[in-house]
Parts: sequence; C-alpha cells; structure tokens
Amino acid sequence: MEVKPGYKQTEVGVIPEDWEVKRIGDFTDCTAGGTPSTKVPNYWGGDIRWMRSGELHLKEVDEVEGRITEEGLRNSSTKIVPENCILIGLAGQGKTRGTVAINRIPLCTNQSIAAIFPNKSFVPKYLFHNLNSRYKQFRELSSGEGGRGGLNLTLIKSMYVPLPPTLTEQTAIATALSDADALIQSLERLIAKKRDVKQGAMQELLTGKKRLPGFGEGKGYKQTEIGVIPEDWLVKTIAEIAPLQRGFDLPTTQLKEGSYPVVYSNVMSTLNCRIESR
DNA sequence: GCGTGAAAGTGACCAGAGCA
DNA sequence: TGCTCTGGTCACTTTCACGC
Repeated sequence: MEVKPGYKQTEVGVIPEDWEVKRIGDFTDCTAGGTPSTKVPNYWGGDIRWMRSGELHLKEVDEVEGRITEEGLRNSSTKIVPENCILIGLAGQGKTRGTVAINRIPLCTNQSIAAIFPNKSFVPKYLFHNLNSRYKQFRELSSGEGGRGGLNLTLIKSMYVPLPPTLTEQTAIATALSDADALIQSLERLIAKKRDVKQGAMQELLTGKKRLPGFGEGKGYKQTEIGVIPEDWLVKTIAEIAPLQRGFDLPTTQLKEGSYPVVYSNVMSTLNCRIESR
C-alpha cells in the first residue's frame, strides 16, 4: 500500500510522520481491582466507591452504586485508583469485556476492570477516545473458547497506541471528539424532548381537547361512550369504518420458506409489552 | 494476576392450556 | 378454530469466588 508523503506505516497503521507509536506499558502502568468478601457485612456499605464492571457502560463515570468500608479495602485485592484513569473491562462473556470508560472520581473496582493510570506524558481523554474506538480489536484480542475470553494486564500493556508529539495536539483531538459526543448527546436530549411534546399533542389532538385552526370554531363538547369529545365528532366502532379479518397461529410444522412473514399472537403480545414498558 | 467454575438475572422464543 | 395468557426452555450476560 502506498503511503502518502508526511505519513508512515506503523504497527497501528498509517500515521503522521511526527507521531509516535508506543505500547501502553511503555508510558504508563495499570492495575486490576478486586471484590471484598460478600460474606462479611463489615466490608460493605462504607463510604468508599466500588465500581462493578457493568458500570463501564456509563463511559464517563461520575458516580457508582457500590460502597465498601476501609476494612473491606484493606482485606481485599481492590485498591483506590485516582480520577482520570482509563477503565477497561477484562472479563465477561458479554459486551463488558473490552468496554472502555474514564472515571471522574477516585474509586475502587472489581477484578474485571483494569485501570490505566494517568500521568504527565499523555492526555487521558485522548487515550480514552483512542481505546474506546478499538472495542472490536479488544474483543478479537481476548476472544476465547465458548465465547468466554479474557483480557489481562499483560495484553493491555502490550497494546500499541499512536501518540501525537505534543500534549497540546492530544488535548485538541480529545476536545474535538468530546465536543462531537456532547453535540450528539444534546441532539438526543432534543429528540427526547420533541417526542414528549408530540406525545402531549397526540393526547390533545386525538381526543379533540384541542382543535386545529379552522376546525370546530364555536362548537361545544358532548359526553360519549369513550368520554368527552367535540360536539361535531362521531363515535363509531372499528368494524363500522373498516373490514376486520382475524388471522390464526400457523403451526411451525406448516411453515415454509417464502416471501411472507408470519406474525404470531405471542409475538404481538411481547411487542405490546415492550411498547408499554417504555 | 489470571483463568475458570458456578450461580443468578434477563430476555427471546415457543408450546400448550383454557376459553369463547 | 382461533385468541389470550402462562410457563418452560434456552442462550446470553454479569458477577463472585476460588485455586493455581
């Protein structure tokens, strides 16, 4: 493959000529946590934050649910890691393994989380974005028999990372990516807000509580079988306005390959539950 | 520190019972 | 004959704990 002028081929692909490629273990250290014995009540419920690997999905960790005591900390292999560590899921047959997060507060972790310590030679947020974009690579690196693979500290320390030459450039990249994340989150919040507005409008417009301009001026309301509706609206059964036809469950023995999907009653039921639960 | 067994939780899928 | 609901099974996921 031809490499453009100003770039070079490295272990992590083509990168700018003035960037470096280093193994994580070459520029920082990492550690794994532990779980105090759950059989000892005195170890739990203190004021030290203790993070489970499931909480890696928070991505930016400002708070966790678990709490342990000083005694629990002393009598287990967990340890307090400072803020701005890069946290990586080590174990688990599910999505947790390879998930990357960054902590905004000092905390302890369980043994399924590796914490990469921050130092002055790199920008933690840059490393977070870099490793966060390599989830697939973490999964392949750790894939094991029966879907139950595992990462370990040696594998993490041996991972190559492309590093811009200055902390200023690392910060600029991290900031640009964080800004993009913030924009996406803000758009998601806006969409959720619009959904709520639409839900409210549906309630009002579909029941006639609110009429659109040009409709129903000067009209009152009346009581019907389905509640109070505008005076000029009608109440009809579905059968009166549309033909109804019932289907039936097709036994699996009669299923054949074809272009028409089959919807089962239990699937409808499941779908309905899902919609209601949201 | 690491690998792995075991247990618990969750959700999808499916079959069958009871009823109209 | 078809509808609705319930419960069983299975796969997947997460967590904890223990031995090496």
